Amino acid sequence: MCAKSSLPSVYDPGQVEGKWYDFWKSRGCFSPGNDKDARPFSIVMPPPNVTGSLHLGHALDNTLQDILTRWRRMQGYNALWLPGTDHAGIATQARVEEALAREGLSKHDLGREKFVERVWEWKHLYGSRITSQLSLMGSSCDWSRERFTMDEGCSRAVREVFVRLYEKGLIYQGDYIINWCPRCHTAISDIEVEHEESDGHLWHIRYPVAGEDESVIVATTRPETMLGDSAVAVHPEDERYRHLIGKEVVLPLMNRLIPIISDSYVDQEFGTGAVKVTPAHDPNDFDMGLRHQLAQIVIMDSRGFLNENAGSYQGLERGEGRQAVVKDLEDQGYLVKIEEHHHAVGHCQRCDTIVEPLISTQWFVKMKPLAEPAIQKVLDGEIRFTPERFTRTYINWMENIRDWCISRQLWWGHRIPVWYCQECGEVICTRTDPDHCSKCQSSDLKQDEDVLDTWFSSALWPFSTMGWPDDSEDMHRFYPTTVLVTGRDIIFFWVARMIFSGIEHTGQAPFRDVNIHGLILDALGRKMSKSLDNGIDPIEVIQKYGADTLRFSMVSGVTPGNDIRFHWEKVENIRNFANKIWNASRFVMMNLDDYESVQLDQQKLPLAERWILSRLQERIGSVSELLEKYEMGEAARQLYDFIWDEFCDWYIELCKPRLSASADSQEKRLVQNVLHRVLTEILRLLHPFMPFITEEIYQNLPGHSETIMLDPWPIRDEGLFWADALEQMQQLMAVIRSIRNIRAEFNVPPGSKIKAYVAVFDDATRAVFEEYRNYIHNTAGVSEMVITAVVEEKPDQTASALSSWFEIYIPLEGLIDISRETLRLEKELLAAQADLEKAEGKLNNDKFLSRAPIEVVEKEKAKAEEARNRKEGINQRLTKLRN
RNA sequence: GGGCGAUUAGCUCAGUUGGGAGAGCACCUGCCUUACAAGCAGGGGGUCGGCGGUUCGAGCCCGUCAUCGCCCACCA
Repeated sequence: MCAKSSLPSVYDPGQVEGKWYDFWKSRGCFSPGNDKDARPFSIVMPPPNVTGSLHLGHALDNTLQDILTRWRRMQGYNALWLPGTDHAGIATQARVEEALAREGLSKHDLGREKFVERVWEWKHLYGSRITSQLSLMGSSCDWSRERFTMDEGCSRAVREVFVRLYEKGLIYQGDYIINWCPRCHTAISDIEVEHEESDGHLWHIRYPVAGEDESVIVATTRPETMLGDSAVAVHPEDERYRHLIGKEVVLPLMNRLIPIISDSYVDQEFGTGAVKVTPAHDPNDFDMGLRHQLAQIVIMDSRGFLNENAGSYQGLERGEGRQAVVKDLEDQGYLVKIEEHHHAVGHCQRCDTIVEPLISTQWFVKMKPLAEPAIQKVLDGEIRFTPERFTRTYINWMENIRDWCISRQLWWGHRIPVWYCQECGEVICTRTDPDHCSKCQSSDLKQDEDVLDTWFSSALWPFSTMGWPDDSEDMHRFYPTTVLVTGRDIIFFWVARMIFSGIEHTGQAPFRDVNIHGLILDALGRKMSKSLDNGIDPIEVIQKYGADTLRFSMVSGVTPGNDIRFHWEKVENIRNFANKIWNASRFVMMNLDDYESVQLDQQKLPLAERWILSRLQERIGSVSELLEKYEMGEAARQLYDFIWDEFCDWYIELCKPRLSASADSQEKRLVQNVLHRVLTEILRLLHPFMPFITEEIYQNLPGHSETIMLDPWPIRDEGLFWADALEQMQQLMAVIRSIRNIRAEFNVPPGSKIKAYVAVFDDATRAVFEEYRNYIHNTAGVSEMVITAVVEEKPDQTASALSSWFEIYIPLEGLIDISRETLRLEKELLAAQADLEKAEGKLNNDKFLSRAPIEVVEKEKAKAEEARNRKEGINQRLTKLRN
């Protein structure tokens, strides 16, 4: 069917990738099948930021998911990979605000409604970028089920969940200390604060005790907060201060009287042992304030400027305020000293602004009741983390979890479904928008201004996308999902929250397995980030090298859960691998002109064929097992080695002479069939990793089906496995390598054929060598070979190679250099001697003989025997040379 | 202050039930051998971070130390 020699010798992914993606999509290959008996397999894609663009981390994440999905689909599962995007509240709002700023506008100029409309426009404009990028990567996700966290269905799920939790008392509103980002202008949750170590100062400030000559010196890292102090605290057992407890100090600059209290929270060792207490601006002080009924004095506004409670400092930005406070303290003699101090400062995850702890009215989710079952399910093994070590990460975090601040002072997001009656103050939380107060019937209702944390909706993703809270068909078919694949950076943000949400609202863990992968780092091992500008666009990699190459480079040889450095050199290596496959396939196709299919398992196959088929069975087994264990990196590496080393470098080379015009026609047919069979199976095994090139080649092979994508995944066939073929081939390969080595060592010109004497001591092995002597002729450049049982004649001017079961002599008249050959043999003698000593050392150890397994002892005996024979042979040879 | 990961060839990294130290790149030698020079054949190079322990046997298991990285943490 094909004279394929016209195919170009360099694979060009740009020519084929788009074609096949459209082909699959138009045929509905990405949607799960409807086979009633087939098992379900489902993954929900971690939704990328809808207005963002994909980075290499997404490339890794999606490649892993696609590998699993394509593999299970080929195995006959009803496989669903559900794609979608996230509205990404803070990030998206910030970008639209930036765009507005370039027009000289702020969101307030537009007003809430117009602004949100504007964000939707932005979403429609950029939302398709993600899907096109995913398509370019070859992602076989079901676009007909694509979802968005703010679409109607997901929003309904959010509403339902909020109301349920509210009704159960698991959502509450209250004034607590939270993390405030003055730039994003919103509260953020604890995990959205990133602590960065930095060099700061410890200011020691003297607070005069009222009516006494004494002073108390406090130490602080944030002197400006003293304006809101409502006490000074010391440890109850601290002898230095015991007499002052109950007295008051005069707060410098503010001239307020504040009490000296005792609290065992205070560490006597740190600083001066006396701590200023600012309940409104420090979490610890907040707690202490509650214990001692202290005033909560908020001194800062939402933009981080000092407010009316800061007295004369009102209007200063917090940094300026600090300078002013320090200067005045110094001028007025209250500043005792300034120490260098290294400590961690909280920064906003989104914008890196220093976070301000302050008291604010916010909504929270009560975590303890949700966390307990979420821990238990994991402990019970109903959810399994791979790699296993992430279980502990998860459990530790869950056990120490604090209530989740879910309200955000943003406009883009799910609005909190709570209304306040302006008449009677009733708080109303319902599934449908209320039009009157349930208590006083007033229609003067006002909805809460805040929106929910983006992660609140992401937490519901595995079931909100499946139609929940309806009793939908997809919920029945695909929930709980099979596996969640994601980076270890969002275990807390997302994985943990999906787990407790799934359990709470559906009664089931949302997935069976959690497969955690590492992060993609740059070549220097740094995290890719915008500020470093070291990010690499996966599309750039695709344009230069193709999607298959990108995918395979992301996963091959990667250890589960560990970070991966990105190197263009590796990408090039994989590109070469793709080209290798391409050319090997070209070779196969060029030799299938007169291809006729035969039943392989009913043939007497030559050794090379039995060998490659056996190796193929082993690979089918191991790759399948590795995928079961989510070890995609090792699976990819094994395929690489098998295809390049064994299929290309050995098997195809052994095929060549047997495909020529002069070859035996029956053997040729068998070779053609095995080539076709092995290549087809290789393509199937490789398809989940490299979908495009495998389809392109497959479609050019005789006897192909509609698409390789829906072909069955190979299963190990014992009828095509011969253990003895593996051993026999290994022996032939060893001899071939030895002869090649001698040729290279003595610079035998590549074109010149040589004569070889091969003594094979074992009768059965010798028979194999006789039968397949042409393998040696063809691959080692041997024109004449004498195979014997013992070494008979030992011609002069020969090079030799020796082992326990064979000896090779190669006459090299004129090429041989006695001194050089002597040197070479002496080196080998040393190696033989070392091997012998090592083996004998073990065998002389009684404990080894008595305690090691019998097969290990036997193996060691064989090694000793082998080394002894080899040594003896080399010695004889050397003696002869020296005479 | 806790926890986790890493430490293997010049570089980047594999090595999963403890019994042979490996790959890619780089390097050296020879080859445009009719699938592929993005290739082929051959070669050099590592006391598997240090020390101790378990074991007949440790890159792999245990302890400890060192260096690097990451995560968590309310000592002002």
